[in-house]
Amino acid sequence: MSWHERRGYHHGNLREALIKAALNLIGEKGLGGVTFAEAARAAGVSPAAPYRHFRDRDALMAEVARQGFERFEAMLTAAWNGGRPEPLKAFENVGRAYLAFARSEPAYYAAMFEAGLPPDASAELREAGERAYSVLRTASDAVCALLPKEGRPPASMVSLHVWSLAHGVASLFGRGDPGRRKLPMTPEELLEAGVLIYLQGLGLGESKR
Amino acid sequence: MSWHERRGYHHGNLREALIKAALNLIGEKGLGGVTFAEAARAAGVSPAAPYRHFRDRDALMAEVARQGFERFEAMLTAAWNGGRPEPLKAFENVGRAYLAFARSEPAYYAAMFEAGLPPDASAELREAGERAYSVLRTASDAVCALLPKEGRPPASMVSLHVWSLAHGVASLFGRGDPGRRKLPMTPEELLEAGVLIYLQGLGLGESKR
DNA sequence: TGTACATCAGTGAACGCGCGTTCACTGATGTAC
DNA sequence: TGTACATCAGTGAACGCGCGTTCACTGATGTAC
Repeated sequence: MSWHERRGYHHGNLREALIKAALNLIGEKGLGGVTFAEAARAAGVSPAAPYRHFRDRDALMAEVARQGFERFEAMLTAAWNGGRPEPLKAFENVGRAYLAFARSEPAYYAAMFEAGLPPDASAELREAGERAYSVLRTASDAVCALLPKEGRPPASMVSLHVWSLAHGVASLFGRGDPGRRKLPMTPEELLEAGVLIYLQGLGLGESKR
Repeated sequence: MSWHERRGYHHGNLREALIKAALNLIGEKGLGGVTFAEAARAAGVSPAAPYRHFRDRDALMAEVARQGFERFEAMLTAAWNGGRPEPLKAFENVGRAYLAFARSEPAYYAAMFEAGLPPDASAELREAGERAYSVLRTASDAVCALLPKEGRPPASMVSLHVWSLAHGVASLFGRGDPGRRKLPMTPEELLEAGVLIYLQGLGLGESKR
């Protein structure tokens, strides 16, 4: 709580402090536990103070989600790494990064995908989501380019398939929730195997069978 | 509102009425909008009445989710239809039924998968979820049995892949939410294409390529 | 068939609580000159 | 370098509201005999 230390009348960085407080609250009490009043309390500030920075609770959540998408995009971009060392390998790395994000940042993930925010709650939110998706789209383009031109599936569809699979695995099994369904393997292995089978279905088998 | 008509001191079927009220509230205001007091109001009953039937809000939601899983199981079972006329065809029907449920019963779907209920909130809930999953599992067993014995993937994994893909598509694109991401195709087509590619990756291509 | 009684489902009034929101305010910061 | 002033971020007190929960109660139902 170094963002709480000694301060005078002005907080100095209340906006960021509220976002952090919201993330902690999501972690502790779930999405429904995020309240303007409690975020203010966590930041050590009066209940009226947040209004200087956010119109209402939803605006705060939208900002949390936007930041989440930015971090998400950064992780996916790093994993893709321009398609190196090799598109297929890099593609799988993107999948792993997707799960790693859901696992290591469950609060962000919840705000991004489960808060029920209209995606156009703010233009910034929509654009951040779009940029994150575009990483997946770029990767799919590169992978599709490996396929023979005839019968090549649209890369947009491939990217949506992988996104759906990754999101499904993450939602159903990917968070640390105890009491979640037991798996005979890790979510990472499950997703990786799924992507491999899918890519083989596209004709990109590593001729392993 | 025929479940509201004329009644005397006793409601007669308050338990079911509260469940219906909860479903309506989910539809109107989202999961967070479900409140004991408001469900009572919708059922035309005093705020203390629900306590005769449910310990608290979570118990009510768990019962909604349980009923949802039962309907879900029934739909999936009907779609599978014992693997007729042919396992692969029936398997695809199960996928379509999954999406159809998410689309036609979004309130149930939300209670089942997004309410953040611990799956063992009640034994009945857990078991209902298990039974629904087992339909998918049965279908996957049958499909895997079509594969040559060597290198055959475990059916448990296949069922989890399909479940994840279906859940991902349903969560991201499958509900009627306006403002949801635009798709170049319907969710049903997206899922069907994904399952087909996946099955081809398993070696079950209909030799179409 | 009737009567007494136990059981049960719903009442309504009350309470404490936390949240959202507004308001005139005040302390701090920065800037013009 | 100093001073006056505008701007801005946070205060704290107040309010109305709806929710959860408890309580002694009462009207209806069913059952024993």
